[in-house]
Amino acid sequence: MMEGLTINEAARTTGWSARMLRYVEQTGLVSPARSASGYRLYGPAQLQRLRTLKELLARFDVGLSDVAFAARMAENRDLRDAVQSWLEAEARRPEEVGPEDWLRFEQEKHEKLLAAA
Amino acid sequence: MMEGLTINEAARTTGWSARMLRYVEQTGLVSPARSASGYRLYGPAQLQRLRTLKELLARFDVGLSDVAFAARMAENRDLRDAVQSWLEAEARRPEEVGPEDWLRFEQEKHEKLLAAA
DNA sequence: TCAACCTTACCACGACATTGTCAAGGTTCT
DNA sequence: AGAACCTTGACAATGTCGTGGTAAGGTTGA
Repeated sequence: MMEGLTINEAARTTGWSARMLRYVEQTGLVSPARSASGYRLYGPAQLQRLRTLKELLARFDVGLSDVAFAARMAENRDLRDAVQSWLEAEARRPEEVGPEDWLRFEQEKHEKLLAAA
Repeated sequence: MMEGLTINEAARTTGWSARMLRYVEQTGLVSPARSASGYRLYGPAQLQRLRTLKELLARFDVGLSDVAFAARMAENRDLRDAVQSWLEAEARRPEEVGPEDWLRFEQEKHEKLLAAA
């Protein structure tokens, strides 16, 4: 009846511990289906995502919380725009405009981005 | 001689504590210039960035480490591409292609992205 | 029925994030 | 010179992250 692997089976084939699979689910990054009685059921897509997630974390030495934040930015346009525009200000060269105009420009831009409720 | 505000002056006009201004600098998000004798000198641009950063953190309840990670993604193309493609897999509907093709597609995509040293 | 699973809910621990404060010593300004 | 700054470095308290356990109880399959 099982439409996918149970948590310990999934753990064995992905390299995560069962404990961490529950934790990953808690972060919202990989959520398996559930059987009628509440058992977690990992399908091929979830298993693949778990494997590549593990690779991603190890390869760039990032944390689950980092990827979770990236996911939050991907879902929330306001957050993404606010963060990106804040970061862009850093790269921009003040020489492109007069220092005064530059500051006013930045100020107005952020006021707009942060103003909306 | 001071080409900008010293740390306590900057603290007063931005709402951060002097302690936190040093910490923010440590995260690499806002780095003031230095006087010949090593004093931190905050110019108008830095002050504005500090104010908007504070707004950003409070408004979306994110941490400095989150913004620091966003900065890292903005700077590192490999990291950005790897994270984004991992996240995109979540949104994609397996119905667009057959389940088999879908899985193979995902597998190959991530192999490529994670393969490069 | 009973072993072998599964669930949620806790406790714990080390590492890191966020702040504050304090000490020892250099700089600035009057 | 001396008050009022600044610097780095360190210790500390609290909180979250990542991870492993353990306990009490439900599910499954031989």
